[in-house]
Amino acid sequence: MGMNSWPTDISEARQIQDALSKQVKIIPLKKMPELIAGVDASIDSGKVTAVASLYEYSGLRHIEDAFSVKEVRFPYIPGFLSFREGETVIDAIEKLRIKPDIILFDGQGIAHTKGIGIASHIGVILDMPSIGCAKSRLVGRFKEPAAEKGSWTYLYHNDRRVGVVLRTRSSVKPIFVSLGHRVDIDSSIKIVMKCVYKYRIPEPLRRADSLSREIL
DNA sequence: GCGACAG
DNA sequence: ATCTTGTCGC
Repeated sequence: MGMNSWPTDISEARQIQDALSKQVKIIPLKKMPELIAGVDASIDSGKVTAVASLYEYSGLRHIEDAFSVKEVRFPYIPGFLSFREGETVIDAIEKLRIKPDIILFDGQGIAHTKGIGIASHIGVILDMPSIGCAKSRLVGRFKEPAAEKGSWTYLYHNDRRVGVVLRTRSSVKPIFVSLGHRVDIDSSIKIVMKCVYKYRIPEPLRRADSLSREIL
């Protein structure tokens, strides 16, 4: 799995990003998902705790949760987040008894310096459709979206549309939705909005986030 | 050299 | 990410 693909230093991490970035595929999502998972991680005293929460897409019904705890092996460096949480996040996803059709990540997809943020990185490794949902910007240019819920503007980076800045709640700071792997922008917007109940962050990610701290 | 900088 | 109470606004 991730034996030769988990680096200890930055130069090694860069090589992995260069290799994996070529494998990211931005193509139309084949079918709307029936099952969707949100994954997030928390850090505490040298440990990474990752949680994967599975939901039924239509109706947003919770189905199951899985988690994993591992030693921190990499520091947090902007642009290299996946090397800090990736290993644990993958383990949590693989512990789900039922496999999701698509995964939501707390971070960027291709809206990344090297075009391979955590959503794209893990999407490629697992070869599964994925979407990045970050609370703030890493790279890219954009116009502020209108104040109404559902409004969005494109996020551009290197003359490419890498995602959108999406207002999930009226008059509340927008989130940065970016293409992960095997998805397109229209599907990403539709899927993320469908997962929003009454808060800014999509439910699968909110649950994974709160559970990951609870497990600490 | 300076500022920016997912979690 | 994490440290942390009350408080302003819809």
